[in-house]
Amino acid sequence: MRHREARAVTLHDVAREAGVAVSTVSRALSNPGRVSPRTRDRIRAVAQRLDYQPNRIAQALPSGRTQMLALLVPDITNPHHFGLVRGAEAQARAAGYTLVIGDTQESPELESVHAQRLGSVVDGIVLAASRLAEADLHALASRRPVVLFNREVDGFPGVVTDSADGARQIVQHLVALGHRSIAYLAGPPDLWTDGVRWRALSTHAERAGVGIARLGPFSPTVDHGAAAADVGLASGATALVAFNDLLAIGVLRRLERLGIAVPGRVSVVGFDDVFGSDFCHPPLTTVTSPVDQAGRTLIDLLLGARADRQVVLPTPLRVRDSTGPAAPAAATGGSGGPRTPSPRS
Amino acid sequence: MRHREARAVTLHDVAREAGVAVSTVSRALSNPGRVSPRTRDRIRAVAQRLDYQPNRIAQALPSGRTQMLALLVPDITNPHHFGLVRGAEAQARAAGYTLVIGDTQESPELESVHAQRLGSVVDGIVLAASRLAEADLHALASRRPVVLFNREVDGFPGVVTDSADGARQIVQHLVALGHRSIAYLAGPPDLWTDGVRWRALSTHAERAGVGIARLGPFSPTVDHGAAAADVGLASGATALVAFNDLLAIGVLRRLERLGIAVPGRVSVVGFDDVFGSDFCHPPLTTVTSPVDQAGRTLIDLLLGARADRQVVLPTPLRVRDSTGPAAPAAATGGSGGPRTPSPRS
DNA sequence: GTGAAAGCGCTAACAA
DNA sequence: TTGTTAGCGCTTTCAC
Repeated sequence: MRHREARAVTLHDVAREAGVAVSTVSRALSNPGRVSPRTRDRIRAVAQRLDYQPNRIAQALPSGRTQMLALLVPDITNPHHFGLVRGAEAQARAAGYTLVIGDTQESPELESVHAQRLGSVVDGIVLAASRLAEADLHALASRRPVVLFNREVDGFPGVVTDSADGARQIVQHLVALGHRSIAYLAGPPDLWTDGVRWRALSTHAERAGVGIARLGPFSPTVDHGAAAADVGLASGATALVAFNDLLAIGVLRRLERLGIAVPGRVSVVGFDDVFGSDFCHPPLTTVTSPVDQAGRTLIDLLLGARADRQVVLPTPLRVRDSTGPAAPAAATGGSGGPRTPSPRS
Repeated sequence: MRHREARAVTLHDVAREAGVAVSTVSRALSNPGRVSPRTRDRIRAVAQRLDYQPNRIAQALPSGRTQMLALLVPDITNPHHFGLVRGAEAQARAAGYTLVIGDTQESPELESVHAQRLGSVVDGIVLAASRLAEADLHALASRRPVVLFNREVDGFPGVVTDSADGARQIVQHLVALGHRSIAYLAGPPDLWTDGVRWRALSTHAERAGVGIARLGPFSPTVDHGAAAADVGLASGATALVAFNDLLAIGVLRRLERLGIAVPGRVSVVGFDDVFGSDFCHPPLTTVTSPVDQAGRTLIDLLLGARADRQVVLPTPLRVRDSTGPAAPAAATGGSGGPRTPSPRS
């Protein structure tokens, strides 16, 4: 990096200019009260005049504290994480910390590398939807405080959105609309949330006596919604529950292109209530996710500003136009009438 | 932050364990070749066994280099920045740097604070759509390399998307469809891109002999699209060009709610081609923006990996369904026939 | 090829 | 109240 850098003004420069010792300058700036008002003011004036900026790296060395916190997300382009980032950033700043955001590209290896590197730089780490093995998690936590978002691991503080209850609400909603056969378009199986959603969905479906199948897994992106839609359709289910909104939106796009009426012929539900789920076509019924609050709470947890260690956030179902009464008869497969789709994958 | 931290393994620990001096360990680990193969291997084995992790803060103090780069965006929840973040992150990592992302909340003050704080921590800064005064920019740049995205300032390297050409394409497209009266729904006036877009739009409109008005300014978010739509409609224009896609999507939503046909009654155009602009209703005609590439190029510029210093990225217009032939007569205002809207703001 | 020692800029004992 | 000094963990001369 070619760049002529002005030599930074240091404490020494200020001390020399003010005719005092460096330690006095240090105190005057960061520990006032332990220095006489006169010298304090004089020093501050000099610092101001010289445009002194403390070197945060040097400050961090003795204390071991950088006043920086890290937030690692699997995919920064997933709108689901916006609120998380924003909430965490706000709370971190309020507490005097700078938030560092990292993208792990849905890869456990990258997550590990990132966390390792950041481990010696930040004062604490938030892992969102972590894919790290428990052993790695513990290793990390032995160096720095670690909190988890949407992953439950014994001994780790964290916050989760109540996916299981969201799943319950979905089933209840669909059953009320007369659906007798549901397909779950699964997400990545190594995601904790995928397991929780599927288990809750199947439990409640069985309890209600309606058929449910797990299809996929699919990458949780809009692009992979087409494949998911086709498989879902072929299953004969009258309601498609996608792992997340991105996938659901992709499904909706495919169905629209195919000329399949939603919710006339098939209902579609997502998880997360992301940006776009209210203006896609038709607007998506989905489980909301208070990510902003999650972000703030995670930082509080990290900073030890809360008494509790495990926070579960409520996730009310938001009913929009992508769900409706079950079609009287499933047209697919020509079998005339709803049937339980055969499990796949 | 309560947390029992395992005392980190240091170079000294490794040195003692291996029976050599710290300087030798340092060399063996970061400057091999300057140490005999035998001791090198032995030292590495010890380091591995002890799970030694270099303290990056301590590494950074003597060198002044942290191997971290910062990217400051005005609003991390604006999908326009996703690609930017992703491209920059990838390129930074490829070059051995860690990218730190900061959200300035569309505030020059916050941008300044953030940049100041990060200034002593990172090796370089990317400012996206910066609102900083030129003096502040120069002050910052005297400490660390600074590159700009979508803001042109003399003496600063950077990349801009070709908004002016995008505007030209929009006007050409609308004129070809028979529109004679266009309204620009302006964004924040302190944004460099807002000025560029408006100037190019008005220049080309005048050149083509069609009326154009600047309305607003509006906050560039979906939520503010309703107000923009109402004002745009009242102006009598047959085509609404929004400052960006977020605003355009908000306009679309409002028009749909109002039962106003798009593009039957009014055409709508945006800038950026963000996530969602292809599945909103109707899909939005917009000026694309190669943000991924921009992100990568910005990092290259920052690291001095390119010969040029000013990069202009092409922005082809993507025509979707939100634009169509001008309505034969504007129904608003009952004046019967298109007219030039009166300028506002 | 390896070790000793001097700093990087700051904080925090400890003295005065 | 203020100054002196010893580190924080690492890199980098400079000797040997």
